[in-house]
Amino acid sequence: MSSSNILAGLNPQQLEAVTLPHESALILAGAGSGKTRVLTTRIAWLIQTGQISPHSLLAVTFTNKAAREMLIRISSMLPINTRGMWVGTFHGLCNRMLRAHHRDAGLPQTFQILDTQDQLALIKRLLKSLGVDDEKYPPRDLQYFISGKKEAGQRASAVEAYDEHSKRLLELYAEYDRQCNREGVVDFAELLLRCVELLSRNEILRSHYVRRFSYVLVDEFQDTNRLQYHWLKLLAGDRNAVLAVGDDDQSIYAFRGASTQNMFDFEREFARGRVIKLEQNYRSHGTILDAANALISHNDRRLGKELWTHAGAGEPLRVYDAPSDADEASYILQEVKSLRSEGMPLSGIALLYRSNAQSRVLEHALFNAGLAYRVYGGLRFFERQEIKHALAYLRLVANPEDDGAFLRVANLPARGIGARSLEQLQDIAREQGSSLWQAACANPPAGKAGQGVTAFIRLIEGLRQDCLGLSLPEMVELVIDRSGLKAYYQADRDGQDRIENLNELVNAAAGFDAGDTALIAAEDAAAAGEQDQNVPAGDPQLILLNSFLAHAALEAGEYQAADGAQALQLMTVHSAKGLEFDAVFISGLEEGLFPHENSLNQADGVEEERRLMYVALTRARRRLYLSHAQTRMLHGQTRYNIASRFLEEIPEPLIRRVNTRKASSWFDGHAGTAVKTVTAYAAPPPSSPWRVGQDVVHPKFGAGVIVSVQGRGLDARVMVNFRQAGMKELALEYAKLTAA
DNA sequence: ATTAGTGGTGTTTTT
DNA sequence: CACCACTAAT
Repeated sequence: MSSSNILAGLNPQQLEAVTLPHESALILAGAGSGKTRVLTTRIAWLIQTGQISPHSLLAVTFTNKAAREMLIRISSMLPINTRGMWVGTFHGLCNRMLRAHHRDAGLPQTFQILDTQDQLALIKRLLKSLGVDDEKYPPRDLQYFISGKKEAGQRASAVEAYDEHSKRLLELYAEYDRQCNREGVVDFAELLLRCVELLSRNEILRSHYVRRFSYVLVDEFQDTNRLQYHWLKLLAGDRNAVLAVGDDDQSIYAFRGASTQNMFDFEREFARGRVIKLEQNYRSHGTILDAANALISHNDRRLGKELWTHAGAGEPLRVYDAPSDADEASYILQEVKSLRSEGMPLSGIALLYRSNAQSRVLEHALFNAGLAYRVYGGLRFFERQEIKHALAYLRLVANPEDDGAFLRVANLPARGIGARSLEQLQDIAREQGSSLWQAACANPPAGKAGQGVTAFIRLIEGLRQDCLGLSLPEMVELVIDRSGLKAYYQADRDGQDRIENLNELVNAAAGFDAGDTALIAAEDAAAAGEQDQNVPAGDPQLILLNSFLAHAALEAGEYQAADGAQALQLMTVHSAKGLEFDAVFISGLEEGLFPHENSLNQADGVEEERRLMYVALTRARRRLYLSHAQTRMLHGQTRYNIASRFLEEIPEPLIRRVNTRKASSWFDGHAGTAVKTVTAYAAPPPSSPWRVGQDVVHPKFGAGVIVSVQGRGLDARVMVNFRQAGMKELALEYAKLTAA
């Protein structure tokens, strides 16, 4: 195997980046310029030429998908085992470091990770127990505040407060951290902050890692926040070569603390002028790039970069001006069908939108047409309530001090532990400064509730005992079974899906490639010179369980059931970053939606939205559709939007307006659809399809007959006499009424 | 203690 | 419409 193999086909700039000497540099990599290829080839080249061993590099990405992709590509180029390599997301790698050095980091070995939901729940609980007025201090705001401070690297004690309000916020922040410590849980930002503090404080550890990672590579550098930048600096020390790859024009996470300032700082502090621009695009036709370049040129404060391609100009962008969101959807549907009949695979077509709520109309149209589609984002596997419940039991097995888990399942299924007794327990716990678990063990409430609590404690202790010696999937199965969760959902009329998901969780556990996480953790610790038996003789099983729980928190998404082979791809623009498709539809290009209204009063908000649009445009290889609707149903009411400014920022010659199609009916033959479509229109339809005496069917109430109709258009109501359920008054706008 | 039903409220993007 | 918090009824 010769190195020319790997390097073949790289353009001069890519080659330069791949074969850089041992020094830091910034790679400004435009969309579709072979960024990932450069990154992985560089790693392969460094290893193949014997400059480093696979273990002495650190590669950080932003998403799990990107990390996985990188490992796959590396192992396809080199015959090496990627096991144990430090390639992963910021959060994943920090988690790994904290597991290896949990003692130095001041964390229990079994510390659990709170996802955003869990964090919010904890905050609500905290505010309640402190008697804080949550009108004045909305939990969401506090959550945002805490995360923001942590991502800026600041503890509550390190921040100065000048007014009463922020003083109180800081107190609550401090109280929140105390509670997390008591429970042995960390939120996302805490993973980073803890790790940064650990490395800052512990010089021995820091120099170990600095010596180990002589090369550090960072993907999607424009998405890093200050804390992540700080972490990188600590690991870079003053001798390591850091290669940062990013594109300031694709920075779309400023709302979460990401700052392109990091790119400027990096250039000054690390790269010192060594900047390589990758501007040749291998993805899209010329017209698409022209449009993207023109659009993004409306932004100030760019590092400067322009995409070009050897590929031909290709087709113009198609712009469709729809009367309504439903019509927009049906136009898209029609075009998708025609693309498919031309032989384009469905999986190569993407429907993009700004916010998740917009997928509904599209899904509706696709579903009725019987077209296979797959929605990314939205409700993720590990975020489903039944999965959360099962995980809560598992968390209690791993760490009974986890109050969040305790509260979630203490009375699910019902054990006679009501809100009342839980409150009492919380009071006791607060007085004693203990966990709910301890409070419950020490003072089980009297009476019937006491029996429930005792039963719950016995259940968890029993599970703990019996999990020893079981494999991970066996543990999961045992917990689901014995906790009563399974029976609970079996008894539920429509709990069938939930049971299936629980079974899927067992499969996930079986397929969880923990294989060797326990071993790796031990190796990490040993390599860093942890002499004491930090990884205790005790329970490799517990460690395994912990890795699985961490995996569930850190990789909640991307674990959707069956990647459907031939399906249309629906997703937000955010989740489309990094992907490419033959044809892309960008829908909902309306003021207020895209750019989003909330962005308008934020500093640089519109610029971020424009970058988002830039990302969307550059996903397309060959064909690009842009559409907007004059009226749209949003949050239950009709809105009238004008076309997005972004449409005007694309030069007219690159566009073809395609509003020529026949005025197709809104009634797609489906009565249920008709109601929805009609209400989406500004003007009420000529006559309502509903009349007195008509036989109808309701999904919940069954068959019935309309006895009266009130009002018309948007807020029409009908009185229906159902055979089973009797008389009901229904709002046509929402009720899924079907003509019988 | 538990559940069903009501009404108010809010909704960008996600590791 | 979906989610929450609260209330009334069992």
